[in-house]
Amino acid sequence: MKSRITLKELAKLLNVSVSTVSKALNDSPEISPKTIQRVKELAALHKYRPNPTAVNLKSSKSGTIGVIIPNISNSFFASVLSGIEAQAQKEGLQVITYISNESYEREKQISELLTSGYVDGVLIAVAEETQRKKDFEHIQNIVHFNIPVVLYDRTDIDVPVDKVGIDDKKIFFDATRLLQTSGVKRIGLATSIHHMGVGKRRIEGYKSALHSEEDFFIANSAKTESLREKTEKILVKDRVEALLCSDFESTMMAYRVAYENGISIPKDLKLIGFINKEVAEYLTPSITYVNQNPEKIGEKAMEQLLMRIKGKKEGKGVEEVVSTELVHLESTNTV
Amino acid sequence: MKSRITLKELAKLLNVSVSTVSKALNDSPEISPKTIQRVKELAALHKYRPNPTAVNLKSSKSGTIGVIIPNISNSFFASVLSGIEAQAQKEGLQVITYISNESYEREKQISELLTSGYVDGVLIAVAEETQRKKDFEHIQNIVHFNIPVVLYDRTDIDVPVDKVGIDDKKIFFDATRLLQTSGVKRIGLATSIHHMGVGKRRIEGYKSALHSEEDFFIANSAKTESLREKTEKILVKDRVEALLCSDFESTMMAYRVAYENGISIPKDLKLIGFINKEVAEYLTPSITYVNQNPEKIGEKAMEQLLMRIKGKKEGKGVEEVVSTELVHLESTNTV
DNA sequence: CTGAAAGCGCTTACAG
DNA sequence: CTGAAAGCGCTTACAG
Repeated sequence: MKSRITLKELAKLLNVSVSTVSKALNDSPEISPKTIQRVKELAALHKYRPNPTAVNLKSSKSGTIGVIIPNISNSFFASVLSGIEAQAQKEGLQVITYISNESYEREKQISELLTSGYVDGVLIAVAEETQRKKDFEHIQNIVHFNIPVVLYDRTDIDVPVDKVGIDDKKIFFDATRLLQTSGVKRIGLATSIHHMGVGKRRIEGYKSALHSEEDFFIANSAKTESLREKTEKILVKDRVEALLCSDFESTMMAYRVAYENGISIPKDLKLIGFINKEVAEYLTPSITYVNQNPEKIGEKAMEQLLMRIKGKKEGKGVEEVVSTELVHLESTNTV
Repeated sequence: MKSRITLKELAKLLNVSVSTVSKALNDSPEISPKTIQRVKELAALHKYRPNPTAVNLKSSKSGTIGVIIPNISNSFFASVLSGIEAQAQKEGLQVITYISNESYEREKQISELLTSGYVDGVLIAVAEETQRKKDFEHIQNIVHFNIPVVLYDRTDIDVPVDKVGIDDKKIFFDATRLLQTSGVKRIGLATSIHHMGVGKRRIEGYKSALHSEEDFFIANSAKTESLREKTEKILVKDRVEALLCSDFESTMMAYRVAYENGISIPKDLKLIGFINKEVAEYLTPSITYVNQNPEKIGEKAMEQLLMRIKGKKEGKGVEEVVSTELVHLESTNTV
């Protein structure tokens, strides 16, 4: 059982003062090259590492950033975290992960905690419940404590901070246009996130590409059984020829409901979904999907945060849009 | 822009000493009830929170645990993290997440970092590369620094610490027996993790349930294209009637290859996979899968770690086995 | 070039 | 019951 050697012990072994050791290790010009060398050699020998807690206390920094994730089982957020972690690692920052489970109360607790000085900055995708309540005071509160905040993915939130998201509206506008161009007439949309900002914007994109309300076919529900019924209705009764799905659940549901009702994809139904590559490619048929570049969203959010932490950027928040792409697979083969 | 009030400032406002404030806030019997009340009221008014860094420095604790995750895009690990986080939250501990991306070098770097005192304990699922190399010195090293370590999921590692995993061998033994009992003769296995401990044990379970080597049909490759070819071979050429898949990729691959070759599930082929509920249920047909209880693995691992951190358990490491269950869906309908 | 001192924000043994 | 002092492990302005 070893325990890390301290500056004090190092100083004693070298017969110099603690200040000298500290300065030597930090390559201070005040210290003679000889001493620097002696100190560094012994430090290396004993594998000296400064105690991060002590350094943090001195510097009033934590060397840590906090990430609030609504739901880690959503592979999108898992990938975002991956991007964040990779970027943090480059900067030598630690990432503390908090999972809100889409709960407003939990998110508030976490925010409260974060103001006591655990972290130098925070990345947040607000919980579903929070978006519904439209209560962002706890986030404002973090900002008041001078802790930089960047919102990722769920960005249409009325708080003046940096944001990193995707162009939800354009994606579904373009997708709808694409289908129209190839002659598809009856285009529907399925969603289980219609009450969320990103969900709303996707619906907007779809609607604005269509000509009139008569053309809208929407299956929307956050409840599995209700979503199933509504999806079945627009597939079987309304006989839509193409369906845009705005999230993982609605995509899988449409895929499944089509199968159960003997609707052949892509012959009878073109399908475009929001789903991760690893699943999309193996479905039968494989499903055309929107690649949201989640790692990139994480990286960009981290970059924004770093600029604020380092004070390289000041003034009001900006919103950054990460580019996305439609990956064409079998479910839109004839398009 | 506020900044947290300190003990010192509180003391000045109250005209008492810093020690008195500190003791009052910690309900010390040394302090008079009156003073305690006065102090607490002002503290509440100013929303005083002790600076965690200072507290940590004093106590030589970090109030933080580290989690090394090989690959967060694997929904299994995402769910484990969820279980860990929930448990940590109850204890008021922060969770620092590190992603090794299955890399030995990265895992070593992280381990090195962890010995400098960032965390009070570590949960590790070792990287694939590390398992291959069988080099666990960096993990031993963490233990030497008196930092408790618990290995989760990937547990057949020769390091004497606590471990939390599942009974991989039994799962596939039982699954094979189940198929045999219902009259299935030609049973195969597909895997992309045959070089990993958990993968090996699953293969062992399968083999030990069979009668002779002649009965083995194994498609094993970590490379997508090669796995596809091998899976195709045992499905089409060897005409296995049932297939056990030991991981997400091999499950999806088998599902897809069956489709491409007009093999009907479950009529011509029974399929049992390791895959998450969210995907399994929506496949067409839905796929019978092993529920590994990932959240539970995370919770248990965290519990083990806590016992060590709090010194409630001493002595050599024990291995805990989390129960699993086979969830029967359409892909084994007639079984 | 080296070292003593102060201080980051706390806690706690000790004195009064 | 209250407070001064020491100390956790560092860094840095200041003195010599």
